[in-house]
Amino acid sequence: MTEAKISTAAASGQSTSGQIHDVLMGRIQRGELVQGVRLVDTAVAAEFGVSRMPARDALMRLAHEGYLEPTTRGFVLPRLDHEEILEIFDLRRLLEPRAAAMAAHGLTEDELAALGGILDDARSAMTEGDPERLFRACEIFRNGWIAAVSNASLRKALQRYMTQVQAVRMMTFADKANHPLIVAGNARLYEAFCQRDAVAASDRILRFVFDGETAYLAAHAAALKEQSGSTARAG
Amino acid sequence: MTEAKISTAAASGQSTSGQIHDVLMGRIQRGELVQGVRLVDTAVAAEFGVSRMPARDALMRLAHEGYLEPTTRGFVLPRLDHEEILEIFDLRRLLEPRAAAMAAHGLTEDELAALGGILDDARSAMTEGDPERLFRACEIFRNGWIAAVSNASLRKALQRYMTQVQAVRMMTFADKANHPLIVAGNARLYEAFCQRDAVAASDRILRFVFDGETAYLAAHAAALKEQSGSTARAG
DNA sequence: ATGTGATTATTCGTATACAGTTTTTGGAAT
DNA sequence: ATTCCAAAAACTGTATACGAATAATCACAT
Repeated sequence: MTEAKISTAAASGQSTSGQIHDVLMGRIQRGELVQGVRLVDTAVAAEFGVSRMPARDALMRLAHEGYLEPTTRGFVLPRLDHEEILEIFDLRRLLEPRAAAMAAHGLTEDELAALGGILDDARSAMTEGDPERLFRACEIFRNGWIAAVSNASLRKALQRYMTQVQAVRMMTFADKANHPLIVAGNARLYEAFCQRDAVAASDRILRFVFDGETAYLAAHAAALKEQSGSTARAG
Repeated sequence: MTEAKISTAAASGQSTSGQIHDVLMGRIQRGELVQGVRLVDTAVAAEFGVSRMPARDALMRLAHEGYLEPTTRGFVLPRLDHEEILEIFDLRRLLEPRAAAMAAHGLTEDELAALGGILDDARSAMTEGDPERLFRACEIFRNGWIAAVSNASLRKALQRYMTQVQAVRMMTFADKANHPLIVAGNARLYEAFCQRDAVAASDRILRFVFDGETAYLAAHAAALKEQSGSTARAG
């Protein structure tokens, strides 16, 4: 059961620590790690059947990337600070319009077709009420068009905030009322891509980020209320 | 001579690897590392009088932060090709106007006074024909106002491109004709800060970045010509 | 003299070990 | 029963060591 050895999957040609890093990041991004769980290098090492060093390297790297937070007793999921999330919305409003414009120009026909397929998948996932699949589809869609941004530095900058984007998604996806808005926003963006309309793409992603912030703020307010309610019950 | 031990300076209360990281990043940002030098963990470890592990951690962290590039034989400065530098000018045009606007709002009177002093220093350095001091003053000026950007994520994003900014500066500062333009640009930005004029600050930094790009392109063209000339002489 | 192959050297990645530090736990006294 | 102190456990950071991979060098053959 332990000693899982990673060679089976995700053998992306990297070093062991790189593979552990990727596996852990996948778990984090899929929300498989509950808040408050402490990741300790020895435990991770034991799980993957390696020594402490690769596990430690992976954990520290994840911490530096912002996916984990180092404490005196293991690594934990970072408490996503409300202020920081708002800051990143600000950053995204600065960067993503330009990125979308470049994608509208740079996407190949094949990539466009692939994005269309993913969008269809997202739609059906929504109608079938499969939030998990919808979530994945949206992630793939976003990664897809960002990959077509010809400015590599801009691309990397955007990918750096993927974690936060993911964390926000995790919150806003909880409310099913947001699902149609998300799909519609992506669809409008996709339309602009298809028409090679850089201006429209730019405007629509900006609108999309604003809408995302609104949805996040609502989810945040709801979470606060919930929290205070449960605290009241507990006390 | 070797075995320098870092405890004297920069004992920022961090771990050894963290201190090595900071020292090396300082060297990189100040341009003290010449292009092509290979940083090897054993050598770094020897310099700081520690084992390979902290040195290796620091190097790998710098690499994944983008300050160094891992090769099969040590870490080297990422050679910024022409395209990438232009990409980063693009990014700076997206980010710095907003940042300057926030700085215009967030700078304290003391910080403003300090910036004014640095600007005076830059001016006198220019009149005295001291490029090194001018270079340093500009770096401090930039770091100064960026530190006042209240959006921490935006601040970190800007600091991430400091290396590239530094490299570009290194090229454009070589031509003394650029010095008055640089000082004038910073002075205009400073004026906007003093007047708490976020719009002016935003406009002026944008203009400044454009001018920087122009100067860089000129320097690049000159370097190309020079290179082909020397190649012709050599061959 | 030049190209090719083998040997050497360097460097990376991981394993194991040890010391320092902090948290937790157990016990005793009030 | 609670609080305080001490002992133990756990975790982190660093040191040392070893195997594997890759680049560099050198010898040899053409």
